Formats: sequence, structure tokens, C-alpha cells
Amino acid sequence: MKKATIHEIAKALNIDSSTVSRALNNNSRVAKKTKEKVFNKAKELGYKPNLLASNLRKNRSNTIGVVVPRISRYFFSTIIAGIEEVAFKEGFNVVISQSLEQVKREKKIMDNFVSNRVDGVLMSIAWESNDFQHLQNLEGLGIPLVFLDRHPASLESCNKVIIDDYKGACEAVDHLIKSGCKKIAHFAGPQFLEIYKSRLKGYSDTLKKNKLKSEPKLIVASHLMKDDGFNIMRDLLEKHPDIDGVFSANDEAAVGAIKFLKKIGKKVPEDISIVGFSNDPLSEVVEPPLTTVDQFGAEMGKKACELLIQNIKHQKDDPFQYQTIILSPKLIERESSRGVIERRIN
Amino acid sequence: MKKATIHEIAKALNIDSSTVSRALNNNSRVAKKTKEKVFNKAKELGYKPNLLASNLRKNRSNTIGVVVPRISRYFFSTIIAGIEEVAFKEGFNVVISQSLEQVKREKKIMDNFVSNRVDGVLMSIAWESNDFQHLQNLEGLGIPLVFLDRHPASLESCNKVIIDDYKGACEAVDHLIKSGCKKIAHFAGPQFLEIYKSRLKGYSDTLKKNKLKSEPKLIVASHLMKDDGFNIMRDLLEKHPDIDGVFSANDEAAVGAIKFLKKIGKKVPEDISIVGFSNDPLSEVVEPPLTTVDQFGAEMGKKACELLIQNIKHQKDDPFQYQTIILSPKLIERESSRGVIERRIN
DNA sequence: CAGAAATATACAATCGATTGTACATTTTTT
DNA sequence: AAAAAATGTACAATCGATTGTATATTTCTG
Repeated sequence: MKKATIHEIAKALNIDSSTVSRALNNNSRVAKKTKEKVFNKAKELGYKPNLLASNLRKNRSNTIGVVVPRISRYFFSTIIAGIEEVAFKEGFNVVISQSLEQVKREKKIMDNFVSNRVDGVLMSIAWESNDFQHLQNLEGLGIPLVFLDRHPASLESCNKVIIDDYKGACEAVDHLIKSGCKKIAHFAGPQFLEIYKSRLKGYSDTLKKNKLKSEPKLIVASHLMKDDGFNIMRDLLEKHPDIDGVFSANDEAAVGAIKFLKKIGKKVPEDISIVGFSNDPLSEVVEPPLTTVDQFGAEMGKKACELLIQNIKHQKDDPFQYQTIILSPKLIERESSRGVIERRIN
Repeated sequence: MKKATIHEIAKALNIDSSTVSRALNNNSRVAKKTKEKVFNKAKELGYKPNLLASNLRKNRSNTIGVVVPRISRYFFSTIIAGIEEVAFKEGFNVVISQSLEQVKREKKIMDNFVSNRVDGVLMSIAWESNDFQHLQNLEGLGIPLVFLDRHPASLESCNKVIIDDYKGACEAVDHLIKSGCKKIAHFAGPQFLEIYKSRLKGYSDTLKKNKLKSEPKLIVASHLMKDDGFNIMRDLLEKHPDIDGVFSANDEAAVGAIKFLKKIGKKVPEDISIVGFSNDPLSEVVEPPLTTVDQFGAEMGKKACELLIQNIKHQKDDPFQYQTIILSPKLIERESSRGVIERRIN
């Protein structure tokens, strides 16, 4: 069973394949009648365009490559939803890959993207990314790149769409302080990543601004898995039983902390208030529901995709004008922090 | 900035591009010395193979297309993890797309896969899929297809990797009965899909086997979102306040039901036992932790990918030999059903 | 109706890699 | 050292579509 090509259509209609090509692309140089004949014959033969050939000739693939650490994380999947929405509207295909937090895989994916001639790349880097050669190569090849959320600290000149992590952290910690916490710990993320640095800084600065000490002992960095939250909470409480608040740089670790607190009979938020980051679906289901910071993933995805497409289109006219788009996060108050309860009394 | 091609390498070394091609592919017809020269020059020029050209010539892409309803659902993301593991080992690339439960998108994705000449397709169909022309076209084009979990009821001759939903449902309902439930409701999924039919059948059959009536009024079909669970629980209890058990065809709806029960002050599992399906991360976090049925997504992904690759490789030798691989699910007992508690007493 | 303008179609090169066949060179065998 | 075998390289066609240029046909204009 052979696949039909434009040449077969051409032969069947006794016209040239170039005319068939133009007809299929609705080019004005082809007569309406001819177009109709071509369309019908194409349908009849079950013609499927070969994008490999088309893209080879045009030297672009009409495809956007997306790399995220893990598609299963809710935040990233909302980002992808946003990306697909815009890409679809603009007629681009989207190819999704996951780095699984490994630079090695990140590099492989990039190679693959280049070899398949994607028109642009959207990426959220892996934990351990400290080498960005593979990303700079992209630019050398004229493939625009936009970072989403997780971006490298060391790259100054690049496109990025991020949220104001610093502000989000400030609001979260401010909220904890306002609800009466005096000794607030921080579950920090890998300090390779700017986002986690900013959240930490927001935490420290807000404490200081409120005349509270920012003690290094109360700051523990990890990969913020659920078990990390569980264990860190345990270790911290052992040494500092008077901790009455936790600002976790993500929701998963916060959930782990709640799990530990429940296990030892401590009440959230009565004994300890907890605030997470991301507004993961878990945060709504956990008991008590978790106060957290919404990151507007879909919005980020949309904005990033728009910026990328803009770059792809203007690529040839002018040199890159790097842009940074910063969105504002939003604190979502639920019951894991005292503020909500106090307010309820009113 | 132009991308290097094998022709540039050839010119630089004063040899033919065919030799360069063979050298890069480590063909035995090329002398070791020449290969080295080629490799070095390739690196020097920053050569990146153009897979569009290569694939066009070879008429295959070394790529497997995957379609799932939503990558953000935990179950599907574990499936994808399994797929990627096997594909990677066998040297295939994986392209992931989401249908978002829309047949329209499913068709578009398929067209795109065909146009990009994927070597095979793995798919889990959308809710509303009732037209399978686009899938049968694949076969016509000689592109092997393996269904994963969600498969069309109407297609007899096809490859599929599924779990024994019937058995899983039987075990779940059996568990509810053993823990003392007398009036068990079922949150059913869209009956277009075999998997939900099987779960319903397992539910009904198990009730009958245990001399309990299977009442149509206690069976409510929906898309099993969290709100569905919430609302269905409310409506059911209104008419049948003596319901003491629920078997939900997924975890999300079960979580919604728990939420409603909590709201009206009913205790789980003391007043009503609840069992879900899928072993979603939510099920562990919700309060009380949800008894559910594990579907071994990663295992399914692996098996399906292996089956597909086998099909791709043997494609030319023999005609398709359709296979069905059925995995066994496993009941995970947690605290949302009475069984666990009773056992604790011992 | 001649010639210009507009429209429609054909020709041929091209994108970058692969691959069967032919030719040239080296090595081995007798 | 001549013939046979093995090795290395070059030539040229090919995959399927796109596109600039040239040619043919139709329509319009005065």
C-alpha cells in the first residue's frame, strides 16, 4: 500500500506536480477549476502531505519544542496547556519533552530539536542545570529560545517569562507574620535556580522588615519532594520545637510537613501555620487545605509562546531584542495558616 | 549563520558527500582514517544532521507518537514515563500529544503524525470517541497502532494493553461488601469506553454474587471530575440516605464525594465507605486516605511500547498479529473503607 | 483584431541525506 | 608478478514537496 504523493495526483490529472502543490496550498496562480479537481483527486487517493519533504524544502518545521522537567507536575502541565492554546491559534505544532531534571537528557532533547529543525524552543530548566552550552548553541543556530519560570541564573541576555517569585514569597511570609507567627522556617529549593533564590530572599527580607531574625538554621534546602518536607519538618522541630510557621517553596514539601505534623499530633494551623507555593491541586485536597501562592501557569505558557512566536517571525528582520516578562503571583489563603481562621471569627 | 551539511564537510576534506554520510553512520565501507577526519571536521563545523532530510530519504522517522487525553493526569504521566523508558532503550524518539478528550483534536494529531511519518502510534482514546475512521486509516498506511488502557469498544482486531478492569472492580466491591456495606453506589464513567463498562459490570456482578441487589438508581455515570463526585454524592444521599458504600470508577470523583460528606458531617468510613480507582497521588493525601485500585501505569506504558516496537520491526515480514496484553490491577486498602479499620483492631 | 495584460500551467533546480552501482586502489593469493 | 579478492571512494538517482523562471493560454483594451 503506497502513500499518494503530489506526483501521483499530477499524473492522474495530467498536470504538473508544481501546479498540484500550488493548488493544495491555495496559491492564487492556480485556477479555481484546477484546484477543485486537485482537491477531489487528493481526497480520492487518500493523499497525506509529507511534512518531512515540505519542511526540508522550507527549512522550517512550523513546530515549537517545549522542554519541562516533568509533565506530570501540575504547574508544568498548566503551562503546556497555555502554550498549546496560543500555538494552535497561530498554526504551530507543539512537541513536548521532559528532561526529568537531568541535564544529560536536556542536551539530548536539544540535539533532537535542532535535528528536527524546530522553529523555536520554550524551556524550563532542570534542577542541576549549571552548564548552558547546549542552550547557547541554539542561538548560534538561529533558533529562538524563551525560558519559562525556571531560568538560569548565569544567563543575562535571554528571553524569559517568569513570575515575581520575590514578591510571592514576601506576601506569603507577610501573611504568616500577620497571622501571628514569630518563628518561621523556610523549605528552600535548589539554589541553582533563580526562582528558589528569589523565594528565599523574599523570605529573609520580609522577616527583617518585620524585625524578625532570619536564622540560617531555619532554612533548609532540598528538592522539595513530599518526603523532604516530612523529614525536614521532623528534623527542624527536633532542634527548634518553638517553630510556629513554615514557608515552603512548593506545595509538595508543604504537604509532607503537614503529614508529619499530623503524625505527631500537632495541629495545623493552631500550633504551626504552613504556606506553600504553586497552588497545586494537592493543596486543595490536603487536610487542612493549604494556603499557597498561585503562579498562573497557563498565563505564563501563553505569554511565553507569544513571545517566542514573535521572535520566530521577526527573526530575519532585526536582531534579537531580549525581553523579560514578569507576572504577579497571588496569595491564596486557605486553612493551613491562622489568618483565615481569625478572619472567620469576624 | 549557515548550518553545516555533509556537503560542506565533504568539500572541506575533498571527498564525496556519500563517503561523509557513510562515515558518520559508521559504515564499514569507509576507512578508519577517513572516518576520523570526518568526525573531526564535523565537530569543527558544528555539524548537526538534518533529520528531515534523513527521514525523508529513509521514509521513517524513528519516532513513536503518543496520544493521551491529558498529560496532567497522573495515570497518563506514569504511562508516558514507562513508554519513554522503553523507547529510549530501543533508540526511538517519543512525541507526546494530548487530545484533551476531543475527537477533533485526536484527528488533527493523527494527521500530523502521519504527515510527519511517525513509525507507530500509542494511544488512549478520548471520552467521546465514537468514530474511529482516523484510526483505521493508520492501519491502511501501514502505521502500527497499540491502544493503551482506553480502547474502543467497537474495534475487535487491534493491539491493546489494558488492565483487567473487571477484576479490579470486583475486588473493590468485594472489599466493600466484606467490610460490611449493604447498599453500595457506583460512580460510573462514560459508557462509551470499555474500561468503564467493565468496571460497572464488575460492580454489578459482584453485588449479585453476594446476593445484593444491583439497583440502577445507585449507578450514576459522569465524566468523573471532582465536582461530579461532589454533586452525585449529594443527589444520591438525598434520595437514598441509607447508602453506606461507594465504588467510584476513579479517584477524583471519590475525592469529591469525600469532600461533600465532610461538608455535611458524615464520617468516612464509619458512615460511608469509599473506594476509588487509579491510585492517584490525591488518594494518599485526601483525608481519610482513599482505598483504591492501582493500575500500574508505568508497566502498561512499557508493555505497550514493547509491543509497538515489535510491530514496527516485523511490519514487513508478516502481517499484523493482533495482541491483547492484560495486566492485573491491585487493591490498595487505606482508611476510607472500613476493612482497614477492622483489621487494625486485631 | 493586434497587442498588452493577466492568468494558468510547465519546467527544472533545490532542500540534505541515503544508497545501489561502478570504478579505483590496495592487499592477498598462487 | 599476474589474477583474484578485498577495501575505499565517487557518481548519480532518489525521497516528496516548494518555488523562481519561462512559456502558453485567455482576457482585456483601444
